Amino acid sequence: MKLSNYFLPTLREAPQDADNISVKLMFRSGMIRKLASGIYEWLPLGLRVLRKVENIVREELDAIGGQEVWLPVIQPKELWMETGRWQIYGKELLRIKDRKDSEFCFAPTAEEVITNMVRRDVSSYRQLPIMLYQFGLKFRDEIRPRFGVMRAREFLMKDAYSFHASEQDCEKWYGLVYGAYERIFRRCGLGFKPVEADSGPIGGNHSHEFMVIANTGEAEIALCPACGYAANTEKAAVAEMPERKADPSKFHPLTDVATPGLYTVDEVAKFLKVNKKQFIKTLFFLADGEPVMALVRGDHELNENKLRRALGVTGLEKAPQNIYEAIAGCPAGFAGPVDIKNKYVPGKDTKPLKTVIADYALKGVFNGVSGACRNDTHTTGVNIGRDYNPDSFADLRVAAEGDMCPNCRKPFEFKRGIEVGQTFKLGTKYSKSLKCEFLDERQKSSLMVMGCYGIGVSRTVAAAIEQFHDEWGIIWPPAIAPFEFSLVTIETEDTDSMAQSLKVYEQIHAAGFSVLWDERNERPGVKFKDADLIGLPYRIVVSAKTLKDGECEFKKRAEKTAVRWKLSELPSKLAELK
RNA sequence: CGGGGCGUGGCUCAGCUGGUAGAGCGCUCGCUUCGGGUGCGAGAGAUCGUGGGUUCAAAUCCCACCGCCCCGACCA
Repeated sequence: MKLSNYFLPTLREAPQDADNISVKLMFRSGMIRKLASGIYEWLPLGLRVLRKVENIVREELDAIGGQEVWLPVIQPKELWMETGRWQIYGKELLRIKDRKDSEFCFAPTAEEVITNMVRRDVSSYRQLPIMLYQFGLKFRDEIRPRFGVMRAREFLMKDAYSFHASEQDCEKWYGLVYGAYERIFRRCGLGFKPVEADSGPIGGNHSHEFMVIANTGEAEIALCPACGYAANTEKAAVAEMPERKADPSKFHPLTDVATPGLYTVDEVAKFLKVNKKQFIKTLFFLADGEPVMALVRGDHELNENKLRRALGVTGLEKAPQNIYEAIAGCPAGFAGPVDIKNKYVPGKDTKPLKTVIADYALKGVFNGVSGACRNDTHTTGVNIGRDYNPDSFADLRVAAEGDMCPNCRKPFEFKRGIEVGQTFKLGTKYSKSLKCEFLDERQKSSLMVMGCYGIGVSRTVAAAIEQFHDEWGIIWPPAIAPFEFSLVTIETEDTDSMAQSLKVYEQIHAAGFSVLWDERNERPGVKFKDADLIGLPYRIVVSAKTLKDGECEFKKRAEKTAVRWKLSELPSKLAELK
């Protein structure tokens, strides 16, 4: 490809609203442009990368027996009503009406459509297992899109769905996909880590996320250096702390202290000069509509997924202010566990407290501080057993610095990652609501067991840049680079230079590489800056300086210095690179 | 949805206490230069987000709306 007529509008400066490194570089290198919040145009250079990633994904999924399909992006309401997700999905689901006022949504994912397709045309165990996948545009009306294509509203996702006659078969297939995913990201040249994940609202019971390790990642990962356990901190189980013995002789009496206007643990801790670890953080939730009280240590963060699991409920939301008032008789910042069950004052739309559940760590908090259930007041000298007794204990907190691996009790290490893929075992969640059944060899009808597997293709592109760049621009891993070679001709007015460059251009092609030839009539500095910005893995410079010795210059983007290559040896040098 | 900020050529931004628009980059043309965003000159390009109000006069002040961004809540 010749650059002089290639649609590649590079920018010296990034747009002001570009909020992280990869977006800035994608804008500057002319890969993308923004049309609206969270909605991007992909220019030729960007699209080439997207296609490279897509092809790697396609090859690896085909290799394990996946079959590519193409599913509608506009999907009818009726299907989504069948699974109940028309309601559950909330505002993230973009809904539209056609001219007849029929309702549709823009696909955020495709379980409904694919399961519908399979239930219609697959009816025998002989047709199973089967895995169908597609590369499809997805739209999720994110509350706050950010980080460019990393968290866009419209994005390209590969979604795959497998259907099985048994749980065991699904399990086996899950392993195949897991292996394919490892090969995909390895081939893309990315540093990544598969971690245990929470399955979230998609449902199911087992899930992994594939994380590209990068400091700017949105997800936090807990890693055990000893046994290799790795999990999203949203999911990571933590070992129960060694229990400290209670010594009632050292218990202080309950004492109320005035803490006017101080709502947060941070504020009160600072005010009372007490370590946050001594605090009992009190939170109310509505679990399937009933109020529950959850307690975590002041320096810990409550993990709603863990709480949901511990309570065995499906619906969980933060309780509104009136629940705090009814149960604790005070605003949210001043609620506490002491004598809580006797404080209920029935009000409109409120129910009494159903249960009190506490994180394990509270077993070790003595002479603690909590809200006093009175406005502008906290209580000190709060002791478990004497002053309050949770109905149950569970692992409720987000894994944090100091927490230990549940397997080997070694402290976790923490890293950040960008989630580029996720695998789920769905079980029969969707086959049940959509009645996707098959007949076994004894004519018995059963629900298919499903797995589903996603890769954020556009996000993977951004993640690669996030991981591989320097102060000058992108440094593409060769496998996903938009072109492999950058060919720069210095003296474009000179016929000999151009003739030699054309020859080099053709030889690079002949060796099986793609090449972007910068033959613009620009100053060398401009071309080098653009070449560094675009970040193609290999660069050849043809100039009068080296041409007189029958040589050109070769440099890898990631390396500092260039070497000289005899033009006569070019074909063999190129062959060595392959 | 709460809090904050911003909308001025393609990009980055200036324009104070009102007098109907500027710079740099980019683009076009000419000369110059030619191994790390040359230098000089000449141009093209903006109903100052939209609507309303105040005023003799609004990019500037006021109101509403729209859009965008940041922090938080939310999140395959």
